[in-house]
Amino acid sequence: METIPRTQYHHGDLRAHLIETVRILVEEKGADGFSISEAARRAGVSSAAPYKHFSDRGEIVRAVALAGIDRMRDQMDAAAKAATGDPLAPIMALGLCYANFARTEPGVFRLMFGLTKDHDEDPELQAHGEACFDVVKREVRTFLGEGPPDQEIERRSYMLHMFVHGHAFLEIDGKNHLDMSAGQEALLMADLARRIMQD
Amino acid sequence: METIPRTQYHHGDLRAHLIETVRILVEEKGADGFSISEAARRAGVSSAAPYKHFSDRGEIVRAVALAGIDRMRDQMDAAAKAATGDPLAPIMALGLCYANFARTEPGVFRLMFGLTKDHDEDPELQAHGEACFDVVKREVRTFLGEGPPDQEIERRSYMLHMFVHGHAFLEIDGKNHLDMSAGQEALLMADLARRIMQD
DNA sequence: TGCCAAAGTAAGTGGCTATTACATATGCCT
DNA sequence: AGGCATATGTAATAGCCACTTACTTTGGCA
Repeated sequence: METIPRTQYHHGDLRAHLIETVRILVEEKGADGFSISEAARRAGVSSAAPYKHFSDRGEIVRAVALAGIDRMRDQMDAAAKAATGDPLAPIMALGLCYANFARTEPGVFRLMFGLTKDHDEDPELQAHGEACFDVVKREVRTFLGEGPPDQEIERRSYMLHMFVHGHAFLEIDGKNHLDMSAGQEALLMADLARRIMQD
Repeated sequence: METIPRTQYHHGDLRAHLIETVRILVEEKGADGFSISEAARRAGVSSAAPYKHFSDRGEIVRAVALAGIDRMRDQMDAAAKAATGDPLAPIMALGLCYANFARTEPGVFRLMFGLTKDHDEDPELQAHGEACFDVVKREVRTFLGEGPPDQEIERRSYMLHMFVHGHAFLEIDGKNHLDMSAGQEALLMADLARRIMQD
């Protein structure tokens, strides 16, 4: 990431560059151990420059989290659509996708959930998170058919979210007591998806 | 919390007092928005005093997290032992206890899981966390009887942990899409406990 | 071409973590 | 009881960070 001082006075697209640099820093130093100053340094601009594009540190963090949510949603959407064979396959694929995202980008994953204070009151984060959940509901609806009411779809989707969300966090916190291989994880997911979707 | 300057030169038990003050600050200002300086100020000591009892900020945070883990373990143990009637009652009680702890002390709950970098490499945190999980395993063993091997107990216990841990975090992050009452939460817990423990 | 808004800089404020050198109290040993 | 080692406090300070202010450079457009 360009630590070299740039030749132009204007950066070009500092805003996007900062978001990407902070994303990398978050993974390198942990969700709490990075600084905007360092991101500016890496981008080759002064420590005041970021504040031309963001009102404060929190707004940068939010932007990184938001980009993460969108990235995860795209991956979930693709994974669900690519899954074939078993009718439960798309739902299992969603769970594995969720856990893999957490393992691949643990720093951003933490940012997406609750690291920033009052993050749950931000309507934009809320809306993009909802778009992720919509993918889950879509697949649950496909699996259960047109019979059950929306309320039941919500309920099953939330059950799926509960366990996969817990699993993702326990994984990146090193608290998965079953230290399992990818194959064993897939089996566990399949077992749980079946238990939740049946009846 | 004693903002009043004290009369004695020595505080008495600054170490314990700091842990308690930081606990309160964490709940007031969020898991990221507090400072050791402010805790020292509230305890009525200089900003250097904490470093006579803790090597660095991280060690204070760890102590707060550790105390939180122990507190939750005690609550879980008591809740499981108090639950009667349905054989699933102790397991449900554990789940509700977990979620209630997260709602009551969201700041400490976040500290207990992953807010501090490298927290998963600390053997003391790991051991005390394991003691919590032992309570779960004990109740799962009681429910399933002596038949199943330890591995199966671990597996069921982890399944329970997955979903209750996810639920706790989604709750405090305002992402429970089913905004439900305590009664509905209990019903959901019962449903999931049954799905996970059956067969 | 000239001017304005956008996007950068340098310097400074105040808060935080942590260290150092020094002050004071406590307990223990004789 | 006296005296010293140690534990526990303070003041002062360094270095980093978030953020602000006043100033400078640049690019686009009337």
